[in-house]
Amino acid sequence: MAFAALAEAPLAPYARVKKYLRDGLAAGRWAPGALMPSEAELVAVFGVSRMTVNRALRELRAEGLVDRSQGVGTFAAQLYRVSSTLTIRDLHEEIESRGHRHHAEVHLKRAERASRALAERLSLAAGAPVFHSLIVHHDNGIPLQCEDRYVNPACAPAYLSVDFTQTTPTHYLLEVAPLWEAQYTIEASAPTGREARLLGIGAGDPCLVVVRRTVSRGVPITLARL
Amino acid sequence: MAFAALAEAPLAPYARVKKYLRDGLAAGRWAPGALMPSEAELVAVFGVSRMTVNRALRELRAEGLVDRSQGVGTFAAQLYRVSSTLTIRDLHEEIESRGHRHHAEVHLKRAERASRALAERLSLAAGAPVFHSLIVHHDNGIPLQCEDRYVNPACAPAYLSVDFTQTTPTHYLLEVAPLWEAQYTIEASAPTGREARLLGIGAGDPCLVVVRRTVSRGVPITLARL
DNA sequence: GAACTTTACTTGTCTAGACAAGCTTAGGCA
DNA sequence: TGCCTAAGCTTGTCTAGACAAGTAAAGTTC
Repeated sequence: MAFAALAEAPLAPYARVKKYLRDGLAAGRWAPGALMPSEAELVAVFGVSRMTVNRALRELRAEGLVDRSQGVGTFAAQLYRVSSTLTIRDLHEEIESRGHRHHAEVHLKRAERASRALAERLSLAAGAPVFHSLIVHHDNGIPLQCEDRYVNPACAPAYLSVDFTQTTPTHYLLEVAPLWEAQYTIEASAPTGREARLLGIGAGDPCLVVVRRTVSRGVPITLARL
Repeated sequence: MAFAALAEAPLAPYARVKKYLRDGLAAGRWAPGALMPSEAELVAVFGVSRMTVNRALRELRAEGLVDRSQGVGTFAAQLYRVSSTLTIRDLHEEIESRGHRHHAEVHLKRAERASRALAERLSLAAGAPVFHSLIVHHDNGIPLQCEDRYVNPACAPAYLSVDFTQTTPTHYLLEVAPLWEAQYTIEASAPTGREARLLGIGAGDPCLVVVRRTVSRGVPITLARL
């Protein structure tokens, strides 16, 4: 019986509607950008109330599978955006969990005035003070990661007084301000001269750069190049 | 007037409830793991119907801010999980958009039998056939990225017949199967000997490795080391 | 033909009530 | 004491109807 229950859960009505639409999208029933059935049509087809259909569509929109617009209709999304789940792992824990030894070198820890480009990305006024830290993380003595981070002072006033050889910025910031959202851009490119020197590699050597923009309560907190 | 409208949108009731709870979480009103107000209590406080409160809580759960369990209650989440938005960018478009020239070298393109570890990650039987490709991407002639990819044949039967000097695997797979979900693990480590040779770097040079596991319709598709 | 108005259709949201199902606890019974 | 039951809480879901607001197309007037 437990087996039968597992094999065929009765699936709630809103879930049935979602599944129908999701499967249809997967099967190419609606090309990207194409008009999909209206709520009223789905109500008629499935014999459920509009709230139920609305919930299914609302969740599909939250998942990025459909676009909706009031007065117009529901459209199949351009499926090039992917919502992914990413677990933030603290580099310190990461390295220790592999049985290696981690230590950090702090190369820079000070307040600066934000350039225009930086201020814009942090939603600050140009010239406003920002905290800037540059830390190199070592794994068993080998330089592994260069962490170039700008922090919004409003969110972490005591940032400059933290000893980053003992605590990683990620760990500290997680304590001070719960992370609400993070945007990642991953690209391969050459390191800057300084970064190359700190990591002990050639200036022309390719390297992956992860730019992380962290937003908490609608306020951008950090901009980090890893 | 347009200014006033922008400055103070009247905020729908469900959004007011969400904001109250979100702000409370941000302010530490409920410690992680603590019991939060029940739907009935929020109904009384806000003077709205239960469906409205329920929607607010359901969305907060979807955002990972609260945990709910039937019969027990709603609890403030442990905020170490972060749901992030990540835009998948095709490397080809990425490079071209910078005005550089992209070309790819195909070093491997064949069917193999899956090892036990690989089969497990792709939800296949050990020894089942998988497609394996190894492609080096160049930016203006400089080797930039080594793409070591395993693909589930059930999802892309024609994978081996695609000319990857013309189309990137990412682009092809986006056409064949819309991506539903992707899991990333980013870590810095040393490249394998072969990878070092292909990228023209030293074997000991540190490098960022992105392992991407792509799942479409519940079926794992690819495992890529970038 | 051009500009305006009406109408129909769409999504966005809320309500009041209902039933189901899961968990905890107090009470009763052996 | 130990076990069972039932009450009372919680969340999960659905319904039928309602009003608001945005869009587009059809119709009307100049």
